Amino acid sequence: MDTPSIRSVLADGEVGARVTIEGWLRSARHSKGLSFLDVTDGSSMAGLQVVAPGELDNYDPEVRGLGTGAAVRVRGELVESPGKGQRVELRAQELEVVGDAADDYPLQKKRHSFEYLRTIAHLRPRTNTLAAVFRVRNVAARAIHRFFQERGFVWLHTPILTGADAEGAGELFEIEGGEAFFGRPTRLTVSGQLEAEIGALALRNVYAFGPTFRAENSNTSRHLAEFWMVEPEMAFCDLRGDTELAEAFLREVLTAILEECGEDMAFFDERIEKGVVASLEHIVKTPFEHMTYTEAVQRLEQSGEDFEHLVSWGADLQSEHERWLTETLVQKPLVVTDYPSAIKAFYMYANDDGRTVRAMDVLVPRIGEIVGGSQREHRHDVLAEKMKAQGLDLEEYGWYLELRRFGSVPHAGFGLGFERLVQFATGMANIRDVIPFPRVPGYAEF
RNA sequence: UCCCCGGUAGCUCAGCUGGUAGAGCAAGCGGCUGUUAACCGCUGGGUCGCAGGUUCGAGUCCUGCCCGGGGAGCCA
Repeated sequence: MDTPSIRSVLADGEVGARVTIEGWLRSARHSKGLSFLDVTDGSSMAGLQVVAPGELDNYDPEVRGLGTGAAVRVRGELVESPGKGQRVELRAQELEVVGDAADDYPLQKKRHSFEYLRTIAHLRPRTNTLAAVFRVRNVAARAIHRFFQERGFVWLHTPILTGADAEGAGELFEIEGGEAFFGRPTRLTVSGQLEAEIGALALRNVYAFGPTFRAENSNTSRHLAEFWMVEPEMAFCDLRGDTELAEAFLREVLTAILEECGEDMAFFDERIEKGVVASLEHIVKTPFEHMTYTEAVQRLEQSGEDFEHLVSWGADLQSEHERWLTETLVQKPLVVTDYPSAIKAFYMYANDDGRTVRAMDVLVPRIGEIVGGSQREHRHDVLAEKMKAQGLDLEEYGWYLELRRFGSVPHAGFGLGFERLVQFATGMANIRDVIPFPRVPGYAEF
């Protein structure tokens, strides 16, 4: 705990300094009377090379017998490394085996499949890739809070247990015994948006950032039953302000990842997704493309592409359509606005044309939809009519309607899937590998 | 939930038109004072996902189920 991180030793350690480090062996190479140990503590992609000479009291058999996975504490002197691949190395004067690893330690130096690593989720953070993912995830979370805090947004802690049947969108996890305990049916939240609206109409600008749950039986590389969502909500704000915030938000968080995770991003670029760094750098520099849903449909119809699903005004854009728009047509993030009201949620602000709403989706290459947002319907009577038309229980949403009777103002917000953002930034193919403990249909181990 | 592909040693995989199981890595033992996924030698290690069926004989063919992956739908 008091010893310096390997990251700091690699960055600032001076030749001749006496240091003590603690970590786990990523690999061990033994030759006669000399061992090379690649030690990592998760603080950086690169490990520190420890050179253990045969003169150590416990060299034979203890040090010589060390293998991948063992935990060690090493005291020694930093020396210039005569070998290639590292600036300095630690010449051990004392090497304590804190925790040996049994010889059936499942991680090997060679590559494992991500499918296998998921079955050993208690050990996979020790791999280069997952450790890098979790470091990037942390930097992204910090950048998100910083982005909002610097702009005066209040982090509103919206509930995880909820009585609201929010949005009527998505299957909900029912709480067993919820009715007996709370006096009404309760579920795990699918969104903090409605509660965030409460916050925005008092504190002006707020954001929710926490876990969200969907009981959808969706089995894809982009869906989780438990995921983290970022949901800002702004009062006195329209759809334009909402998209401006989303664009600034994505740009700033991706910039932070590029600047603060250089070593990890270089690894992702080389081993996971070639060109991911260049694509992020491009996105950060270039303004996003904007078009209305109606324009998008026109472009798709004129594309000459042979889509599997028919393109027609009024139907939702399919994955293949979204991918063509963002990957082929504009080749950068694309903001699509003003969708048909029939395919969007009841709370979205109705445009004067009577058939579209002020909704926006941000589409990005590889992932598709990463942000979904809208200006909210703040006109009491319009909202009540839409709720009735969609068969919603006005009693149930009494408080939501009431917000429109007491100082209602135009307001807007969006939702962003945190794991999709991490997936996009790292190039990881499966969303299950960007969250420490994935929950998907049929699987909730660890 | 639907479509397609897969499941063989601890891991990654090979195994032809059916003839009774293999490699690399890992592990164990030994060798080598400077390695970088070290290298060299030896050794151990298998209910071929599960259950039926066809056959003289099934890892291989057929049926059902389970699990995993990719795609679709739903969405973030």
